[in-house]
Amino acid sequence: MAYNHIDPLSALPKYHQLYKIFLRKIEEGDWIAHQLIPPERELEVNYQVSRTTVRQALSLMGNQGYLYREQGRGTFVAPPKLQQNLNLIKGYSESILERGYKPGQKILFLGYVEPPPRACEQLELEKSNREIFHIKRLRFANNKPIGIQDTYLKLPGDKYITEQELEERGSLYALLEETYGLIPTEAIETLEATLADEGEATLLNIHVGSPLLAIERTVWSQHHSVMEYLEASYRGDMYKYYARQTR
Amino acid sequence: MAYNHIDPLSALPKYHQLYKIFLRKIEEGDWIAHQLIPPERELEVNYQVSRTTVRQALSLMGNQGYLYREQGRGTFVAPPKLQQNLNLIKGYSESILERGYKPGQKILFLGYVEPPPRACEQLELEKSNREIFHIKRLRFANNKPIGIQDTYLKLPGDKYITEQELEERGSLYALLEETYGLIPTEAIETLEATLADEGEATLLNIHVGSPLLAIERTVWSQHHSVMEYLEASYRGDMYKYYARQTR
DNA sequence: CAGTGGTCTAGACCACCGG
DNA sequence: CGGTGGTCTAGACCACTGT
Repeated sequence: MAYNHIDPLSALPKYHQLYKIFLRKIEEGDWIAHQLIPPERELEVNYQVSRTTVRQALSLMGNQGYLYREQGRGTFVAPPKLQQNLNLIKGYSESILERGYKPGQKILFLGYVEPPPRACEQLELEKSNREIFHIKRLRFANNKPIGIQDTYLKLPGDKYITEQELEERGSLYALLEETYGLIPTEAIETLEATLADEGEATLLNIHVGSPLLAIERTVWSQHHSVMEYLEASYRGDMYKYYARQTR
Repeated sequence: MAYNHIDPLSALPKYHQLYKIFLRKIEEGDWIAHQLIPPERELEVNYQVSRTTVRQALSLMGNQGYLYREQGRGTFVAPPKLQQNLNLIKGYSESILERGYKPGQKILFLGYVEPPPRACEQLELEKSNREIFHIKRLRFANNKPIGIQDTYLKLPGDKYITEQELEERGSLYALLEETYGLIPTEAIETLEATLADEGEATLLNIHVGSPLLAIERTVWSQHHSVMEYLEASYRGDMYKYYARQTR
């Protein structure tokens, strides 16, 4: 891979190679917070690409919060935040790994069911009696139960996911992408605070009435059709949710 | 303003005028969900701009979730979501208004205080004994108490906000922008589920042990320095949080 | 004033999709 | 194969910043 120069023959577009070079500069402390980076016209010459291409790479950096630009002054390195890649769709395993814990799961149910009304609505199902693939899982972090997930999937055809497949991968999204070519592309989540009922308390090994973070998520695939509806409840004392907002 | 053509003399950049024209097409139902819109090379001619400019406008639309593009096929209208402008920084008043309720507030405290450690940390305050401007407010929607907010502000100089100023505007962010030229540009929020203690229960008119959505927010200004640290607790049964994620 | 990022052009070639 | 979006170029002028 490109370390410090652009490979014109690479399959990766030049602006993307440049983006990775810039990322590296920041990661390795070559560029530090609030530092002025070289002007576009200098980068253009340094890397032997057009200014448009440089700007495309810089825009990518800017959108993701790594750089900020000031007209007439220059482009600067943004101070590091808690996490730079917030608001990217991630599955449970990935987000738990990112936080430095060991993800785990116990499958409680798996198979076709009659969808509950809320799932019908979000999955845009026509007939209310149509069946949908449902997985109920208990989720762990470092072997401690953290949350309960109920996911409803719109699988192409009337496909089936086996317990073994899911156990092997661990990650549902990885499985969906490899097996069906389904890529989660957009998601909308709503969050609420609730209290654990008896069933949830037992599963999560907490008292009835403990606080839970209830998350509802609808996911669209790369074809912009709904692919998943998820309801989850996480232990209030063990799960935090992060989001980034811009103007 | 531009209705259906580009004004080359406008102060607004062409790509932005085009963006607004496209938005309008969707809002007015001229372009509907999953519909194929004209190819870039046709728009280029229709609006008498270069393809680069058309693409700049289309990218804007795409980033905000209004359009999606498929190589070799075309550009399509994205189906409408719950809210299109999620993940934009908004103050309490604005977000409550968006949901169709009447925002309100009761100021409980206002003035300089010694910041708590968590606020010190987030606001990057050097000396722990330095004073910071603090506002504690009870927040309402349709005259019902919804949440409690504790905000800590890094005001330029040792400025002061009066109760009257805040009451008049209602919106803190509007006040900060008008008075000090401070524009919230980036924010990171963390969410947790907690239980109401006695103080919170009394203020919010709920029982001790009711679920609360606890939100912590750090806000950066257009100069990319921290301007605000906010801790808030909202009634779990009356407040929902929305977020959008992309790939 | 010189230097920066912001906007815009006209044109080129590529990768991918569908008929 | 023609048509689509994706990438890239070389160059131009503007708006804003600091000196």
